[in-house]
Amino acid sequence: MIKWLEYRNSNSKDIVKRSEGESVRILGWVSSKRVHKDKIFLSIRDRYGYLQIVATPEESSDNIFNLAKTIPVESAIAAEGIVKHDPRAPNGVELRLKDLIVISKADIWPVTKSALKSPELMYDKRHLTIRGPRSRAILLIRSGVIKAAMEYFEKNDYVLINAPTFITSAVEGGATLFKLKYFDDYAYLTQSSQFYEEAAICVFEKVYVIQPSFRAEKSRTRRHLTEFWHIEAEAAFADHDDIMKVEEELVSYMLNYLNEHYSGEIKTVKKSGIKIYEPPFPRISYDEALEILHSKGVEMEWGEDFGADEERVLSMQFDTPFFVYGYPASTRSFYHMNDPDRPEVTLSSDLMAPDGYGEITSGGQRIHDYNELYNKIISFGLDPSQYEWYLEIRKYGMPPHAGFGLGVERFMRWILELPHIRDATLFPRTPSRVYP
RNA sequence: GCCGGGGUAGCUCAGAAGGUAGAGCGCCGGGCUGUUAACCCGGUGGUCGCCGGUUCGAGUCCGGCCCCCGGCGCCA
Repeated sequence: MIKWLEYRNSNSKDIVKRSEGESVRILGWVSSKRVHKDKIFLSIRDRYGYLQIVATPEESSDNIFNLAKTIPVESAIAAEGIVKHDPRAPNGVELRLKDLIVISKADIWPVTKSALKSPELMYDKRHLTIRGPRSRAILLIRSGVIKAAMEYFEKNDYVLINAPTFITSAVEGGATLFKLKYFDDYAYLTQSSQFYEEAAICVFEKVYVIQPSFRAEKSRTRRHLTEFWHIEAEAAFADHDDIMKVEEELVSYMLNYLNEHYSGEIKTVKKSGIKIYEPPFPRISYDEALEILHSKGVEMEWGEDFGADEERVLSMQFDTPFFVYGYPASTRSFYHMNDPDRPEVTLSSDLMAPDGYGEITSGGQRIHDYNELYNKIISFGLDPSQYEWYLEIRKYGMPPHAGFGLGVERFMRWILELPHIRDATLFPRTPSRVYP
């Protein structure tokens, strides 16, 4: 057995710094191939990117030249060659092939030029199509999104916690939970870690989670997944204004982080790059939003929630992300705290992306008083016994607190202007897809 | 759940008026100036989503069903 990691002494990134004529060994996959009579171009992909290998009859033996000619794309290979700096090569540098070893030969690659136009095929073969340059770039950026969020929270003394996936009661209230067998009983998949965060803030003050949430909504749109990654945070002693500041700082921090560390990948996905927004973001009240809509001829009564059309009209008024706050209590879940100065509205807000990309975050101040929460559960027609532990936290020193949730894939779809939210995930889950 | 669009070669699609199907890409063979999802020539390739009906004859007309895509509702 050959120790491949010891065989390798360079890669697609390192080779740029190597001097002309040096002999190096690399590992990777043949991402594409162009065969001429006396010249073969192989594009090799490794962890760091792409590298061109050129084979000619003069520099390679007949066996190696023929191997390069016939090797199927996406075969895993080891190659040795001479470094040549050449402006005609994609990165200004290439490898003149001396030796080629097929570590694992590939079958005929099923992803053809026209297959790229077939979303269904692309996602049926997602285990293969993720190797494409665009998917590769998006998924690298995704790892940057998670890293940026963690870095922001760690710098601000938040504690990372992990919440359960199996739960027994709904955060939002009902029909959108996935139900599954749990031994002799039933359990559900979580749709938010918020309640668990609220328990945890009484020991850590500030907590965050980054994990999947599940929604059993048959939403046939380009901004819904049944399984999405949720960045959620909760802070004790914080009020609604405090948490909006956290949200805009986080979003801005992530944008700057990505711009700094992932500019190459971003360019692959979106030539113009991402836009950077600095806090504070504009804030408009629900009432002001309603006025704007009325002035644009949208018919809507106070107390109704905004639909997709309304959100679109609103977002046209801004070229930055913006908050809409002060939603009527009837439009928000039971745990939202009502404004003491104006009980018909809640201390809550949504952060909307510009250009019609929709809600990016949703948050607000939670009810910390036991009786207030109990009465609101009743008034929403819900059963307090379903929320026993959640209520009980309020009996043991629950301070005012606030929190929010951000959808990772929605955030990515917005900043990268992806045509569909599934493009932001490795293996998307939608109402019609749980495979592969 | 509601509304709209669509299922024809491995893939993307064309096929108004019923007469057992075409192109491009892929694949195979050959050619080829440093190619970037290379290009050129030739070849290969289809129970026209499924079931039933009308008809001498159905991809094309009628009925039922299944699946996919998008929008809405709901939300991140």
